[in-house]
Amino acid sequence: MFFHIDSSNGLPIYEQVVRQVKFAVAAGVLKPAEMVPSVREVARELALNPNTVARAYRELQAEGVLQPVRGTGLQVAADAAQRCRRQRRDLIQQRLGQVLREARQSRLDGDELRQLVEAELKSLEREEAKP
Amino acid sequence: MFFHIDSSNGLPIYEQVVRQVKFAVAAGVLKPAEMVPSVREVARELALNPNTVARAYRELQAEGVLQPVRGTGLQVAADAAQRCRRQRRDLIQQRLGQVLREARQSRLDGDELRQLVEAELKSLEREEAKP
Amino acid sequence: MFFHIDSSNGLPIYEQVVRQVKFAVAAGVLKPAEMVPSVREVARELALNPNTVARAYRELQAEGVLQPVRGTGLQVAADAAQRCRRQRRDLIQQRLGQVLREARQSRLDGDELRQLVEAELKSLEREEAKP
Amino acid sequence: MFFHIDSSNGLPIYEQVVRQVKFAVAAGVLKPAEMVPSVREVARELALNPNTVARAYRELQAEGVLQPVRGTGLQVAADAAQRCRRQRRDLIQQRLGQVLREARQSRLDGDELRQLVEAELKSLEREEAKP
DNA sequence: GTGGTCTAGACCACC
DNA sequence: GTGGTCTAGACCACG
Repeated sequence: MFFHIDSSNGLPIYEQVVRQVKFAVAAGVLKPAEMVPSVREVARELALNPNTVARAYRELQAEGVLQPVRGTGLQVAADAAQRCRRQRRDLIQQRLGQVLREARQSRLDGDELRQLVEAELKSLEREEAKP
Repeated sequence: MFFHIDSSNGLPIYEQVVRQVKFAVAAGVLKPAEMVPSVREVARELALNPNTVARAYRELQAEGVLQPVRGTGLQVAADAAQRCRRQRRDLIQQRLGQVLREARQSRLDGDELRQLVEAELKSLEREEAKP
Repeated sequence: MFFHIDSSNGLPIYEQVVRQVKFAVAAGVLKPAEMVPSVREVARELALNPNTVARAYRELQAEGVLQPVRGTGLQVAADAAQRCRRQRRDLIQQRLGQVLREARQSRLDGDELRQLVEAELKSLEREEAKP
Repeated sequence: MFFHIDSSNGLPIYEQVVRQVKFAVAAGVLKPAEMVPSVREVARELALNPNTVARAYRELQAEGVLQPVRGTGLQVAADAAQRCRRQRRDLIQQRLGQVLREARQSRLDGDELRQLVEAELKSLEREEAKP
């Protein structure tokens, strides 16, 4: 299974499931037309309430990432990959904008911000390099 | 008055008040030893329930930003300014880290991220220039 | 249930709840990862307003003694026991210091104080022995 | 003047005034039949609201420590000294009892408590020795 | 006038 | 079911 839940990092659990499915689709781990594991299976595997998983799948259907196959389950939609990639990018851009806006309000100037960003990127790259 | 409530952007009202007080202190708009407007005054001005404002003020006391003057009101603590500035900076750094981490997970590489940051900063600077 | 409220010995009710939870944790009656009784349950049992109990629980969260499990309730934090024991001890030491300081100001000398302490301890031990 | 106010150590200001008068009487700094400084004078000297000082004096009259002299002011009552000494001692005994009781509830045994008391007394004596 | 506590009851998101 | 937020209104101690 490609999910893992960080029970209480503040994000609702169903939202974590939604994001991880989208991420798996965007990254090609879940391919178009592939069947997604059943609500019960996911719930058992992650020790979640089935309602919670069902809600996540419901949202993914509403957004067109998953689509029902009668009597069988849910499959990844044909155009889901590009949709998810675009969503992901927009989300990041929007959140980045928010953070930077707040930062400006607190009197950090552009260069200080660039330095902070550089420092964080470097530290992330180090994290990814070894572990 | 230096507050304004954006009811509702998702953030609880009391939390918006907390942040705006901290910001005002960090920016020097509220100086140490200065009295903060009374619970009732803020409540009237912003059309809030006094309890909501009181809760915000209570949290600010718990964090040592405000301190009571018996029978008189609440005062900005002597060391509040530096405390608020540091908090603000830590908050931004942490949130920036989160966003960048998510961005990396979605396969954006460092250079794309730098470009995004640049674009956002430019757009913010334009916003601040004229409006 | 392990709470009881002494309405009213001057201490706010929410504070009494806070202390009793901390005490139960320090004494091992409430163990890490155990769920604490729900706000509504405590409120019903003690005939309090749920808001009052909620406030107590909120403070306990802020201090890291309790942590939320989404949609399920509140749980004793992993490191809460040691934290509560240390707090308790510090509190007692501080209050003891206060009383002794006042006693000195009122011209009681060290030996008189020792006698007083002995007398009180003996009387407490008698209380604990039988009833 | 023999008072000093520790504005916001938590104790109400009027109560601090009451205690300091009682202490001065118990210690013989204020002698029976001596006139006490007027409300206005104390208020000016300590930068307090006259209402606050008046309230303190009212309580001291109610307890028989001060008594009015028509058209002149307030004087220390004849039997005030012994009364204040006894009160002071009872107060300390009662508070000591409280602290020790709480300490026992938190599982500290008698010997640990005696050690704590010793340590605090030693530290107080050191404080008094030099400064 | 100030803040602090408490009650009552409504509505929300989450599981 | 859970906790969280908010409103409304009462009462208290303090200055």
